Amino acid sequence: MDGQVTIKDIAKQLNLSLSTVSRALRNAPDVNPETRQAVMELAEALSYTPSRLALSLKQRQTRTIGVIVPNLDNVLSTMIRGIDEAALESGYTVMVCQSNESYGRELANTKRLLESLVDGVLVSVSSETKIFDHLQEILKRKLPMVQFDRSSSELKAPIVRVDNISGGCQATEHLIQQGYRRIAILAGPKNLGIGQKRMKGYFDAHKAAKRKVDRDLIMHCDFSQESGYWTTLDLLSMKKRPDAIFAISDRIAIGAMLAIREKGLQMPSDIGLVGFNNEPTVQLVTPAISSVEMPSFELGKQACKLLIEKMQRHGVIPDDHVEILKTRLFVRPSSLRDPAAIQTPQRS
Amino acid sequence: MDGQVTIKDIAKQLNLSLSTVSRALRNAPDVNPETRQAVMELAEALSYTPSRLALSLKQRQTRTIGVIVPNLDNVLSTMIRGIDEAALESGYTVMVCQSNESYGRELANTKRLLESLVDGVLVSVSSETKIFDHLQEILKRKLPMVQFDRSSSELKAPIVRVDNISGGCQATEHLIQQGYRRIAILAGPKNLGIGQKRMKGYFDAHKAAKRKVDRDLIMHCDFSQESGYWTTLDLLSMKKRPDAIFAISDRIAIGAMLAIREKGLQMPSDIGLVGFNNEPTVQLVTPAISSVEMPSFELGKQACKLLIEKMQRHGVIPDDHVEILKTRLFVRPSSLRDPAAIQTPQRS
DNA sequence: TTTGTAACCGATAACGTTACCGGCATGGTT
DNA sequence: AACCATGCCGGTAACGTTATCGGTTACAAA
Repeated sequence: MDGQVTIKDIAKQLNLSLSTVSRALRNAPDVNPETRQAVMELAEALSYTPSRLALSLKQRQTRTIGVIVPNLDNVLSTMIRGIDEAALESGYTVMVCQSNESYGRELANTKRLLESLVDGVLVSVSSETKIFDHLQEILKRKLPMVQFDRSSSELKAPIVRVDNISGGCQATEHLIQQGYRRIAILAGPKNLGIGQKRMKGYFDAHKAAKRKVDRDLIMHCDFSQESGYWTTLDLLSMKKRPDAIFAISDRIAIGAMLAIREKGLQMPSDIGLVGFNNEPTVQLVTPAISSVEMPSFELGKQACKLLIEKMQRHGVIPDDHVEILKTRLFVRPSSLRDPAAIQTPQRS
Repeated sequence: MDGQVTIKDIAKQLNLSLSTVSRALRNAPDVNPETRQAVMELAEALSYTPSRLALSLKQRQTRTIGVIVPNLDNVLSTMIRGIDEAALESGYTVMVCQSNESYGRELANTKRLLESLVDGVLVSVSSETKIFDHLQEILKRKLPMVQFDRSSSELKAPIVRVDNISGGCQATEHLIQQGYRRIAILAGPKNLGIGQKRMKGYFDAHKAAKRKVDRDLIMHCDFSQESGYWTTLDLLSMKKRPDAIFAISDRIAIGAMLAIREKGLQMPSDIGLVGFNNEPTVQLVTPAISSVEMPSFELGKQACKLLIEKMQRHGVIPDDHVEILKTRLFVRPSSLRDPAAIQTPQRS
C-alpha cells in the first residue's frame, strides 16, 4: 500500500500463499495455469518489481560485476562499453569505480565493492599502484577476477590484453621502413608492464632490421601530456637528436607534438612521430599522428565474457590464462615520408 | 568456515548472542568494553565484512545512487567524477548506466536500476529520447531524482545545469565584437532544450548589438562530428555564406572545422568559429578553437549533493528547483581577428 | 529486607524472496 | 478395495542484519 509492492501483497489479494505466488511468477511447475494467469495479471496491475536485494541475499549472488579503472579516458570508456554489452547479454549489471589514478581511491573502491558483494571483479590497475594488497584481498576471498588492458604479474588472475610487443614492433618497423635512423621511445612509467612490452617490440623491430638501439634514446615518463611534452624537449635538445619518436600512448604523443612544434621542427620531414591507442584526437591535429590502434570495445567485451565464464563454471579458467588481441597500425602524415610505402589501411 | 564470515560466526566462537555482536560492531551502547574489544579483534582476525545486502534489505535503503547518461564522453565523465566525489563524501555508491544514446538501452537500464533498489537517480537525458515513460515510472515510485546538464521540462524533478543562455550570448557577443557580421549557428537537435537555450543567447546577443538575425543562418544538426561537418558544408555553399559559426558543442565545431578546411577557407580571417564545452581537443587543433567552458566537475558534484539532500530531507527540495552555474568563454585563434580585444582569460 | 536502577546480554521478529517438505484431493491401476 | 501417482497448494526455514523488548545480575538506596 505504501512503498514497495511485494509478493505478499499479491498473495493477500488473491488469497494465496507466498509460495504459490513465487512459483507462479517464476514460471515454476506445480501451479495451476489459471492461478498463474491471475497472479501475473495482478502483478502487472500493481506494477510489481521483484526485489533483487532479497533475491541476492537468498542465493548469495548479486549478478553484479565490479569494474575498477584508473580513470574514464577515451580508451577506457570504450572498453567499458564493451564490458557493459557483454554483461547485459548475460543479465549482469556493472558497477564502475574510477580510482582517478590514486591509490587511496582505489582502496576505498575495492572496499565498497567487497561490501556490496559483487560476484566478480574486472581490474585495470592504476599506473601509480605499486601495492596490491587490496586486490590480493579480493583474490583471498575467492572472488573471481579478470585483469584487462593494464595488468600485473603479481596478481594471480587471468588477463585479457592486446599484443603490446607486436604493437610496439609495428610502430617501430614502420618508422625504420620510412628511413628514420635515430628512433627515440617515450616508454611511460618504468614499472608498468605495458610500457616494457611495447619497448620490447621496439627492440625486436630494431633487431629484425639489424640495427642497434642507442640507449640514450630511451626515455621514461608518465602517461600525461605534460610529461610527454617535457621529455620530448629534453630529447630534442640532445647533441645528436632523434629523427623519430615512438610514444607508447597518444596522450604522450600529443605532448611530444607540442614540443616538436615549439622547436620549429617539421613532421614528417625533420622528425617522425607515432603514438598508441588511436584516439580520435590524433586524427584532428596537424599533421595527423600515426597511431597503433587497439580493439578497445572487443577487449572489454572479451574480458567480461571471460569473467562471466569464470564465475559460472567455477575453476575452469586457469589463473594464468592470458588472452591476446591484435593491434593495427594507422599510418598518417606525422610519419609518412614516402607515400608509396603505405602498407596498412587508412582511416579518414 | 567456507564463504562469507558473518556475525553468527563471531557469536559462536565467543559464545555470545547475535544481538551483542551486532551492537559491539556498531559501537552501540549496552555492551561491556571488554566484550566489544574481543568482538572487534575476532572480527579483524576473521576479516569480517558486513553484508551491505542484508543491511539494505533490512533498512530498505541501499545507499546507492543510479546515474543514467547517454554516453561517456569527455564532459560527462568529468561530471561523473564530480558525482562520485560527492557520493563518496556522504557514504554513497554510484552505479553508472550509459544508454549509448539509444532509447532501448536507457529503458533496460532504468529497469535494472529500479530492481536494484537505488535510493535515488541522477539523469542526463539522451538526445534521442522523446518518450519519458520510463523516467516517469521512476518518479511514480517516488524515487528521488535530479536532472543534470541536459534536462526536460516534462520531468518534474530539480535541475542542475549551466546558464546556457548566457553561454550562447558570450560566444555570440564575442563574434560580433570581432567584427563578424553574418554569424551562423549550428544549434543541435531541434527538440533539445539545451540547444534552444544557447540559441536564445545567440538571439539576445544580436538584439543587444541591435543586429538582425538572418534565419537562413540557423541550422539544426545532431551532436555528432559528422553532422557538424555536413551541415557546415551546406552553410558554406550558400550564395551569401556566413563569416562566422557558433557551434553549440565542440564535437560539432570540430566537424565544422573540417568542412572549413576542405573548402579552403582560413580561420579567423575568412571565417570565425566558436564551440561549446571546452574539450581538450579544441586546444590542440590548428587553429585552436574558441569555446565556452562549463564547470563540469562542479556541476556533477552539485547535482549529486542536491540529490543526497533530497533523499535525506524528504520533501524539502521542491521539484521545480533549478540551479544554474556560470559558463566562461575561452578565446583562441579560431575567432580572434583583433588580438587587442581579448577580454577573457586564456588557457595554454 | 525490599526496592530501584543501572549495566549488560539474549530471544524474537522482520526485511522480501525461494527451497524444501509435506498435505490433500483426484483419478487411474492393480 | 486398496494403492499409487499426479497436480496443486501451503507452511516453514533460511539468507545476514538490526530494532525492540524483556531478562538477569549486581549494587546502592530506602
